[in-house]
Amino acid sequence: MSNLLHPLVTVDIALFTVESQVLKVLLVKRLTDPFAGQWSLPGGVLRPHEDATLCETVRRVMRDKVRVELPLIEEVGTFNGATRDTRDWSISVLHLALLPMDQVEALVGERVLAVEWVDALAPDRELAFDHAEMLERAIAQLRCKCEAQLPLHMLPAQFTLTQLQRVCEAILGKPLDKSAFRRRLKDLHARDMEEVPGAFERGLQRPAQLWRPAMSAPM
Amino acid sequence: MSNLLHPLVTVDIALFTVESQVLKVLLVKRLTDPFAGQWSLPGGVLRPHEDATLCETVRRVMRDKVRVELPLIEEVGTFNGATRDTRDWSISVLHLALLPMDQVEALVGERVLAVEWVDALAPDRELAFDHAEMLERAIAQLRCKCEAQLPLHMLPAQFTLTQLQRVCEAILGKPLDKSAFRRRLKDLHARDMEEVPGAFERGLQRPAQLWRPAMSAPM
DNA sequence: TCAATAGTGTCTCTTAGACAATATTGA
DNA sequence: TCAATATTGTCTAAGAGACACTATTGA
Repeated sequence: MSNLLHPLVTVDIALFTVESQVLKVLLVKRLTDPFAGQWSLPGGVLRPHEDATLCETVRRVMRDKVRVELPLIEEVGTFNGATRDTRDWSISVLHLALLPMDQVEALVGERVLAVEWVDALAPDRELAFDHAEMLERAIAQLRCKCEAQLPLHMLPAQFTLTQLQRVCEAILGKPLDKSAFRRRLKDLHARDMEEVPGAFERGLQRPAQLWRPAMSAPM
Repeated sequence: MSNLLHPLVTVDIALFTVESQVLKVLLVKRLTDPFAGQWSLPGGVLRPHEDATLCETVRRVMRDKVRVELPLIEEVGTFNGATRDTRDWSISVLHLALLPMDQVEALVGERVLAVEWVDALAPDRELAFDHAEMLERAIAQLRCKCEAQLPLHMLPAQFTLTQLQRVCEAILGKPLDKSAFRRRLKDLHARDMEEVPGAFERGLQRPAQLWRPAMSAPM
């Protein structure tokens, strides 16, 4: 279905979550050529009739392929050119998305096609197309955002500050100092989250205050 | 020329320079509908036969429309959707480009169509399409880059540190402290530029050392 | 009581901004 | 000499990292 005047427009999605303190990205096994049988980031073709925006394309594709509604989608950039897809001149617009860590299981269970969460910082397989570079770019943007804002959309509806810190550490790939981390929360992010009154996480130790995103959750 | 399966793919370019210590952006007067007669950022349609990448599209469009070769082009992001262009579902990929401040005159002289440099921080006219938002995004990215790197591509081949500071100030829209600025140059950008041995800018005062970008000019 | 983690306080070192001081030219 | 700008140095305040300390639970 080559079209010489108009290129192929697709979206690809780097969907991240954190599981066992490791940053994971979702991969799918391709069913069709090119690269049939290989793994790649999930993606799909823009359908101008159905999708009002590319962001809608992302929502539709992820709904259809892995039955998930995404709380946050943002654009990373385009990967384009005459040769990156053997079929045609192609433009793929890469998007970044986050999945709350307590929804990981639900997603994998509903598999319509083979999907797998892999370690995003050390993927254990080759990726189709230029998706290895895409993954790098998406991680770079995710880290950038994480240093400036907070990955609240990756956490459960209620979470402890330690949980939040662990998620940031997994994203940034390095340990953070507890005291400095909490000081930053108070200084820069007091508006973004709030204590849940009277709600505590209990364990074998001192209970931890539960928090939730405030109305204007940034990321 | 509506095409229901494939959207219209275009590029738009926010070309910046600094003139009289003011950040300027290049606008063109549209010759054709939609928005004929209105001003907008320069742009053009992807031609898959001619352009190997979208970046090539940008080069071709700017060569054809305003007879200029651009030393630096980078992607800002896409503006897309069913309704942003009245003709069709459209994707425009916005690009940021810099023109050395000593080439401003040459460009305006060669006008094939009406072009004009306007104050980028306070444009004096309405822009077609969603180009006002595009301009905002481009400025934001330019400022981000300027805080992390140096806008060397906006300067002449040789320049003084004071000139460099003035350009940064124009981009950031605020005055910078001379001492702190130079300390940052030494600390972070020692690799990006080098003194031109024995070359000085002379005036009514102490001569100023001339500098030039090093091999690996970042921006 | 102890183990374990939550939450806070303090010290130091680095960095950025403000601003002063010195240097070097032409007139 | 002075005017003008280049270039360097110093002081201070804010922020980040390291690390120690206190607090509160279950067992």
